[in-house]
Amino acid sequence: MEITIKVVAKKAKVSVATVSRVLRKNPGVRDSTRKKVLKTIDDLNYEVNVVARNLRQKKTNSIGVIVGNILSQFYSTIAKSIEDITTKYGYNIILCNSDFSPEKELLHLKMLNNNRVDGIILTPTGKNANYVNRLLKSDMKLVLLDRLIKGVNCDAVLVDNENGAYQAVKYLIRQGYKDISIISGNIKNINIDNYRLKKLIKALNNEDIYLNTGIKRLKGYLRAINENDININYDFIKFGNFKKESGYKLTLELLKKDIKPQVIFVTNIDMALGSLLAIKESNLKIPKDIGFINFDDSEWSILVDPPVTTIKQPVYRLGFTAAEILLKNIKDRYDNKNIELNNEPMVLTLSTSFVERKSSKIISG
Amino acid sequence: MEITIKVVAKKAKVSVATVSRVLRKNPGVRDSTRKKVLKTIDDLNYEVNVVARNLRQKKTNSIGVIVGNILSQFYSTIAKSIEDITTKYGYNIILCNSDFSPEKELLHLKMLNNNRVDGIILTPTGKNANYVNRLLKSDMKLVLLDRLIKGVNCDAVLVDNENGAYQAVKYLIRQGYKDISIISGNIKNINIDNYRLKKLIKALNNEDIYLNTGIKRLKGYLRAINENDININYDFIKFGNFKKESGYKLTLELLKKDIKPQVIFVTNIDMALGSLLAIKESNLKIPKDIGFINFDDSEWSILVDPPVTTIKQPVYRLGFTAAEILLKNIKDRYDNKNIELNNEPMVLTLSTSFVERKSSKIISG
DNA sequence: ATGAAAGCGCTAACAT
DNA sequence: ATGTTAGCGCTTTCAT
Repeated sequence: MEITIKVVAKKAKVSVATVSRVLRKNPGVRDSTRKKVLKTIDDLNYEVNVVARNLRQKKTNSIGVIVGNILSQFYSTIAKSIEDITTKYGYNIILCNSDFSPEKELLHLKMLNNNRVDGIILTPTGKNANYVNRLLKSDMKLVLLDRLIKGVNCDAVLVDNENGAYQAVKYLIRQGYKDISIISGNIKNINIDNYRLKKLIKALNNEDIYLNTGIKRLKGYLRAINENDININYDFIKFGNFKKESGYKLTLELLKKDIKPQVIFVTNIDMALGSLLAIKESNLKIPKDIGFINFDDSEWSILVDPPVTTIKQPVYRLGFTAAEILLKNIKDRYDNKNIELNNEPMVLTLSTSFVERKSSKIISG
Repeated sequence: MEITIKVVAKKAKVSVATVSRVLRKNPGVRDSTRKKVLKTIDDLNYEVNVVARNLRQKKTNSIGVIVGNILSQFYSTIAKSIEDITTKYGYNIILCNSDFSPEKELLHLKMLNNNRVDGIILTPTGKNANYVNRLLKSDMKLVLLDRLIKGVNCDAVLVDNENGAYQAVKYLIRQGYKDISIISGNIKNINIDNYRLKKLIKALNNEDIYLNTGIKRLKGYLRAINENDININYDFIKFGNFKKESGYKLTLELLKKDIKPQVIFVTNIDMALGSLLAIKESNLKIPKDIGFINFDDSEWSILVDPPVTTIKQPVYRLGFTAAEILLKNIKDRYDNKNIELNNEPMVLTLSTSFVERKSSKIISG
């Protein structure tokens, strides 16, 4: 049988209300009474039933976190940064993997809402605008991470993917590179011909802010190329699915061409792994035979021969900032601070940093 | 105002019980009624309050997972494997990082218990035997992962660390290596002199099963050494704290010695990273100048020059198996199956696999 | 400072 | 097949 507040009250010869006051460290309790109650609690090994408390208080002290896939360094760092700060404030996190599937994302969102979490941090697939809007209208606190959702007006914390890519490619051009290949990425594998590629590139300026991570990086690449009057070689623009295998496959394709690129810019870490493997298997030396640069710094980037130049994302700060905003929003709700005040959602964009190493130096001769 | 089952009932002109039946897909509802209720639910955007349901059903459909640190590949893989299977059965997971601190672990255990999770999967620090026993006595379902707790009788899923290390070292000896160094690990950094090291080694056979991961691997190392009548060189036995920096520092120490080891066996991936960096900075070539082998396979092990021989843990299966056992235990409780039956806890030990690559081949001449 | 009692939103036993 | 109602364990308002 469960030991409830009632059992404690009876044993301590006080009312349940008094026990409840002691539990919540409510001041209006005589010291001797408090001690008596605490002793009883200890004797009985009583532990409060938070489920009941949550129901009564209409607050669960828990927040939901939906990430793409916790297996990747990017998302596990985000999860950790969120946990670090929320734990400090007494919140626990319910962690979900969307596996980049809109259907799974929707199920998780519903589950979190049904569990009445106090807030949600979501790295969105981009496909559940309707449901997310419904959540927002019902006053669920929500912060988007890394990506926006078209048609959703909501606080968000992003990375400046376009500028990160732009700076990297500009650096390559300054190094003297001309034939610069990009392995861009999209969650769903794009198999695109040159005609459609040109059309895509033309459309890149519309609805800018809702472009996804991979396309943003492509846009930065193109901006640097165009600014320097280099002709776009459409054969050097590839699309992977952000996974290792696609980086491997696409790199082999690039290396098979008659006109090879001088340098490859891979737009995330997993594809970079595959790409480096392909280069290694092709017996090419970096940077002598081919240059290399990739998005996402990693612990092993420095271990590769030679160490790899990367564009480093502020991953920890990304999650941390999102959590801070969420906690503030939650607090404001309980303080009734948000009445008709903050109509405009806050969208923060954090900068990347460029980590120059030896994989991207042109070797003359 | 929250839309409750009561509001739905009134609008649909049925009782709350009927709505509840529809929600739970209870069969005893006429089809026309069900449709009417579902329509109302949809019209009102009603979503069940799981907090209330949990209170009533004394079941939360959530399980707690406490890992050391989600940032490491090992623990994030475990978290993912648990999520994969529990999601399938309708459970959500509350994820906690102990950061290897017994105090944090205890707080998280209490939080999970207070939230009345249906079960807990714990990678224990080993220090909270009393509280864990209290949980078990109160019929909390709990499965230990990767380590046991002294004084706790509980289902567990382990890795055969000793044999993994034993096989690796035996392999090295067969390769012709004699001066084999080990960088062992312990969560708290051990600074140990030779006298205490000898004492520790002598004590290794007592209370075998409660030895922690690092010590188990050391034990396997020693067994292989002893079986082959190689003299133990106590200077070749080092203790790190499983983190990159200690691997780096200890490797530099080893390489500074007059008599250097021929090969270094590093007992986890993070220390291996540091160790490889130290070797690289010392301008030594693997395996010509020094051999290398480490516990934990990684995606980048194959990318290093040369690819690194590793002892691979069945990480995904570790978490998966623990989750399966936990779910079965939870199910059995609701089926009242465990009445005086399974007194003996189930302790599974999964085998490692040896991945031979080029970092551990002695080069003659 | 303490107690009595209502009620959070739901399920399940029982009644019809 | 559907409805009525007690009660899960707690907090909180209102008395005292």
